[in-house]
Amino acid sequence: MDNPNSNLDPVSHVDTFDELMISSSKNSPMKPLSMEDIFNPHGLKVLVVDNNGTSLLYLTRILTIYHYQVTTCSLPNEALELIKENKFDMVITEVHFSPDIDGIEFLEIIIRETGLPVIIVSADERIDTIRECIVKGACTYIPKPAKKEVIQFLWQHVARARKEMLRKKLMYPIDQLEINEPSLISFVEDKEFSGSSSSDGAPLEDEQNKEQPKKNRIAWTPELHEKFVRAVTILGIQNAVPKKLLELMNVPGLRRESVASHLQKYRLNLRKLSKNMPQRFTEQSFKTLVSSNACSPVFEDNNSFISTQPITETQEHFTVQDSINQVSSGAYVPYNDSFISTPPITEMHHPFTVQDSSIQAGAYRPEFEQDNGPVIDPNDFLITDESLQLDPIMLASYDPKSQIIPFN
DNA sequence: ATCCAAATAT
DNA sequence: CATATTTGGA
Repeated sequence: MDNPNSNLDPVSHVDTFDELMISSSKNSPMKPLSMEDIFNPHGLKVLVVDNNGTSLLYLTRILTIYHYQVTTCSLPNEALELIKENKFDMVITEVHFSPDIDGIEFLEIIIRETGLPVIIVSADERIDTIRECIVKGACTYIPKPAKKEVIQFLWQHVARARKEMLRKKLMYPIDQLEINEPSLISFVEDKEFSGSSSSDGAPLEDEQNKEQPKKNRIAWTPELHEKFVRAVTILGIQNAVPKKLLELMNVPGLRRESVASHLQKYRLNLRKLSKNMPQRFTEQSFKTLVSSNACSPVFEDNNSFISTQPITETQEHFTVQDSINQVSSGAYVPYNDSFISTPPITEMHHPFTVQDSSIQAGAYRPEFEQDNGPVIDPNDFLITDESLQLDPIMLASYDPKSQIIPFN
């Protein structure tokens, strides 16, 4: 159960995420929630807004099948209230409401105030409407009736949004992290003044008591590890080497060897977690991938390693088409020894004309198009049959932020 | 004995 | 710097 927290503030939204993500109840040594807790699509909270009762019912029914947790609402104003009072993960909405309410404005408000992923499901298939919604920041635009195969994978928009949020967070200057590393500090002190120094100033205060009367080993506390992860994020895992990491982390007394050791362990974990995934990007592996439903970024242990892990419902009969849909919705796909996360791209097999579906493809337009007066040519985002060949590199190229997690 | 994080050796 | 091996604590 979540509580009401003024959610209309983008900043507090991030804070909320922080809270979930990194624990840090400074006083109580609480364990960070696992990514699994956070990313489990089962129970993902979706707000569905539509004037049309039938649509509402239809969407609810399908969403429920896939274990989304649905809240419905028929008017934007009510919706805004609901959003204020609850924490949703995603909003699905029409753009047209009875007479006088402007759905586009509604969309803008949600995006601006909450940053939540918004999916438009509408009977309006006019290209201008679609373009406007996408430009205003909707994740995607789905014509009615939305097929269940499309709805099934909508959670990936949430996953992506969260991943981006995490990434942003990790990009903050490392020094901003105010953390106490009792173990480390006392270790350093010990080393420098191995004598009976304790009497002097700086009584080393606080809780070195906890679990520290051990050896001269540094402890990779969650805080220290976060610093480490931030450094890795900034450098990019590819270029993350002990020396640079050490520099970036800027932790007094931390030794390069320690960082190296930790890096080794970190990579080991990444690798281990990748093991389950198929190595090659074949049709068959795709079936396996999809049927094992391995698609979501997951934090493993308390140490917050990013990986992928099965999350959706297992289905018995998967077709190649299903696989394509999966990727189309933005999946974490294997590529040689790495994984590449693809941004969600919209379903391409719905009843749109060829031209219109290019707009659909544009649903995942690059971020930088967003702000300035958008001059977006739908053709820029055309997805051809050729591009449907599911070439991972091609897919990744759609997302400037796509990240490659090295397998080794 | 077993497992794992961290240190140390190559 | 990466990787393999050892150490030492639960």
